[in-house]
Amino acid sequence: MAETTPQDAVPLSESEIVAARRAKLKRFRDELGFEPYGERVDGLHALADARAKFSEDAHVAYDTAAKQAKLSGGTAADTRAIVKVAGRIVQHRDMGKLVFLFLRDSSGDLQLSISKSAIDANAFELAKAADYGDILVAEGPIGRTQKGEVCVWATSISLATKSLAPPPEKWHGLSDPEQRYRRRYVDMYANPESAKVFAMRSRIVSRIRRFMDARGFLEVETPVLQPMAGGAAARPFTTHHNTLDMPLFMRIAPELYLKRCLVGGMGKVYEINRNFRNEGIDRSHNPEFTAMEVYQAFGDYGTMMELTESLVNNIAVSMVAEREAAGLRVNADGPVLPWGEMEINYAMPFVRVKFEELFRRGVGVDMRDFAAVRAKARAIGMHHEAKLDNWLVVNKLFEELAEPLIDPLRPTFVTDYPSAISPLTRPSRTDPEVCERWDIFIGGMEIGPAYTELNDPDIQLAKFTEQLKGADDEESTFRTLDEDFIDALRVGMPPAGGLGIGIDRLVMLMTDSASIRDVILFPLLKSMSAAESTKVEGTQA
RNA sequence: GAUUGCGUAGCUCAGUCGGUAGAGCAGCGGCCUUUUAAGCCGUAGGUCCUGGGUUCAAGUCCCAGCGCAAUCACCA
Repeated sequence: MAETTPQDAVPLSESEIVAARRAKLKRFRDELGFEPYGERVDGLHALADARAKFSEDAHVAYDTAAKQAKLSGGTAADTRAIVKVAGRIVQHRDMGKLVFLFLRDSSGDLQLSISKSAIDANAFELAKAADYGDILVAEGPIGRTQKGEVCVWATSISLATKSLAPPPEKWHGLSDPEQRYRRRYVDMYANPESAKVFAMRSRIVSRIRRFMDARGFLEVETPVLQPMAGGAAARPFTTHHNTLDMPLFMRIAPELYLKRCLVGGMGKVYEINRNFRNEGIDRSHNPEFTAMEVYQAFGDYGTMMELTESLVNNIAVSMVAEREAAGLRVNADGPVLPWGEMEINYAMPFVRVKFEELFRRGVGVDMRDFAAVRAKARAIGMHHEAKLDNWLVVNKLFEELAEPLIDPLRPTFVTDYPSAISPLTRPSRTDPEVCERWDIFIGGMEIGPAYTELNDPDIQLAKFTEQLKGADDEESTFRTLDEDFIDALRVGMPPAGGLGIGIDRLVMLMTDSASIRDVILFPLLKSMSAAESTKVEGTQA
């Protein structure tokens, strides 16, 4: 136990519900002989597996035999499968000498039927008194009830864990989003669809790894604690190492380390990386988020485009298969997944459109005709247009008038951004005003960019230096020149393609989740503890 | 950061014109060997987010704050 905490300082006034549960815990232990916090159990069947062992023939044969046995006084032959299961109680109905309850595990729900005549007296008392939320272990034949519900007819039960906390409502579950995020452990058992999203996320990440591994990429792990937070333009979290007495930053991107791997000779690397950005929070931004960065020596942004298209298509196809296996409606037209009101079609090839072309369609003028561009900007009433650089006006117009033209229902690569708004990207050899970069948009969200990476150390140094000049005082505290990275480039990095994909956002799309908080197990919320400890102090004073 | 909405029993939610707090589930007690969201009967349960204000009277109106959500902005 920890030393005195604010919570210990004042006795917690437990609700009547908790008091009743504690009383039951004591009764189970002292009167009925069931240890409320049990031990290892071997040979368990998942509830879905147990259900699958149900045989109507065996059930009918036993039922008939049991009726005859009752008349003749003999014993009924029983060929029903015996299963051992465990799960959390999510429904409980006490019918007197017969108790029905539903157990839930990660595979689903299964009814447990406990007949007073089939089990010892203490176990029957346990079944009657068990609470919503308790975890039970039960053994018995798998059969069904008169109403047709497949169930385990328990011949023995024991308590695995007594739950003391008041449970959520058994039909509506936990629906307040704040409670679902703060008490995810309750959300996950009370709302099975929530738990399903996280299981799907796990399978998606596995599939991404298999895909990358099959293509010969090495998964590597690079520093999260960095002396300089580089590789992206974002505010980092700061921390400190005591023994080294050294300021450190949580990484905002693994890019500069992964490129060092290329210098070292790893030709194809990726990292599924947690990044930390000290910025705003909304439906598609969490302060810590997972991305995958990929670098391939001797590739370019086109290589990354093919890879991304195959990967996203592959995941989408597997999700369609999952939906089909789960009995959900699937679209015969191909890999189509619902996302909110949308139906997104992940069929290859994805849409490819050049920035310049989309600009012309959306804005109606040539992006290189700055007079026309500025006239258009004034025409739509853009603020401070005169103060902005030509290319910044282009960028603003693009965001306002061209991006909305991207079909949210089709994954779309927007390619060849203007060099002026992508300072760290390699200009195209044939047309230096644009650069070898694309962004992929799906469902109106930006999922990630890719680049033909810059590997000329002199140009890289010049661009870094230029970027530092633009930094204000606050920025300069975390924007420092990574000289070691420049040294690495001087050693020589092969030409390469690089890619970053937002895994959380991809999972949102694949699982039909509206908010990034629905695909992050424990999203960051404002702490309640500050307010509570203030309250405690106030009470004591 | 701005705007809007929400915050009432453990959970899900009502609460009229400002008149002093309601339901269902969960809980507790009783009955019952076939329930399926909730078997039947009974019973108990409240910091109405917090703090001020207006009023004879505030869950309700006003102000400030806290938390959550949505939209926008910012950031990518």
